[in-house]
Amino acid sequence: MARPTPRPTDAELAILQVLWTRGPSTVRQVHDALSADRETGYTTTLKLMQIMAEKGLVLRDESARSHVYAASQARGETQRQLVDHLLDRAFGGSAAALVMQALSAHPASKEEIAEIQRLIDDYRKERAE
Amino acid sequence: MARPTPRPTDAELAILQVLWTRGPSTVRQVHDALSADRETGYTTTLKLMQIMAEKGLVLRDESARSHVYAASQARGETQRQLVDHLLDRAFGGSAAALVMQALSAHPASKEEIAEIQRLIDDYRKERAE
DNA sequence: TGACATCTACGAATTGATTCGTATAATCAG
DNA sequence: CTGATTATACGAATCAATTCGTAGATGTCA
Repeated sequence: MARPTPRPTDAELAILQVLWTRGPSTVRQVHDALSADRETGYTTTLKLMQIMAEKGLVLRDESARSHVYAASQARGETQRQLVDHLLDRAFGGSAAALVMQALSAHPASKEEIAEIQRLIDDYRKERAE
Repeated sequence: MARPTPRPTDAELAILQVLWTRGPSTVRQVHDALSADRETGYTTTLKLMQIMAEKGLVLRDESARSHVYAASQARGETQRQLVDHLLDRAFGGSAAALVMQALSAHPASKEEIAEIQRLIDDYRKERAE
C-alpha cells in the first residue's frame, strides 16, 4: 500500500543521477550515459531500471516501444533521505558533526564557503523570527 | 598488502558505535549494548565481529578467553570516509549541497549553528593565509 | 520479403551481508 | 571431579544487489 520509496542503492543512484540531469530517458540513453564510467552490459541497466520501477524509484511510460523512465522523486528529496540515514547511523543525529566532516573531507571552494555562509545567515534569520 | 579498511556496513557501524563510546569491549558487552535496539542472537554479533576483524575494521586481543575488540579507526576517520562516499555518489562532490540537505533534514540547534559558523570562520582564516 | 538490429521480459548465477544452529573448548560452582 | 555456563569457530541458510544470457516481439532497410 504505497509504502515510501526505499533508499536507492549505489547502482540505482547512478541511474537516478542520469535521469535527474537528462530528464526522462530510455534505457538506451541511460546506459550510454553510464558507459563512460561503467562497463556493464545493456541488459544489466535494463534489469536495474525494471526493478527500480517495481520499487517505485522511477516511473515508466510504456506508450512507445522504447519505454521512457523518469525519477519519481526530486533529487533533493532523495538527497535528504540519504543524509538523514547517514546522520542517524553514523552521527547520532548531529548535523553539525556531519557538516564538519563534510568540510574536512572535501575542502570547499571559496564560492562554496560563501554559499554555506549564506545558508547559515538565512537559517539564523528564520530562527530569529 | 594492507589495503585500506573498507566502509563498514550498517550492522557493522552499529557495532563500531558501541566500541567508540565504550572503548575496547568483548562480544558479550557489545551484544548487550546492542540488545536494546536489536533482537538478534549472540552468535550473530560474534560472527559479525569476527568478520570485521578479518576486514581490519576492528582489532582483536585474544590474550583473555573472552577476546577484546577495539575499533581500528577513530570515529572521525570513519565518518569522513562515509561522508566522502555519499558526497561522491549523491552530491557530485559538492560539500555545500550536502550541508544544505543536512541542515534542512535535521534542523540544527542554535548551538550547532554557532559551531558551524565557527568552523567556517576557521576555514576562511586558513584560506586567507 | 528477409536479414539484421533493437527492445523487453525473464530466469539464473554470483556475490556480499546477515542470520543462526551446532560443535567444541574453557571456566566455574558445588 | 562433574554438570552447567559461557566462549569461540564454523558451516550453512536466507535475502538482496548485481550481473548477464537467451528468448521472443517489433522495427528497419536494402
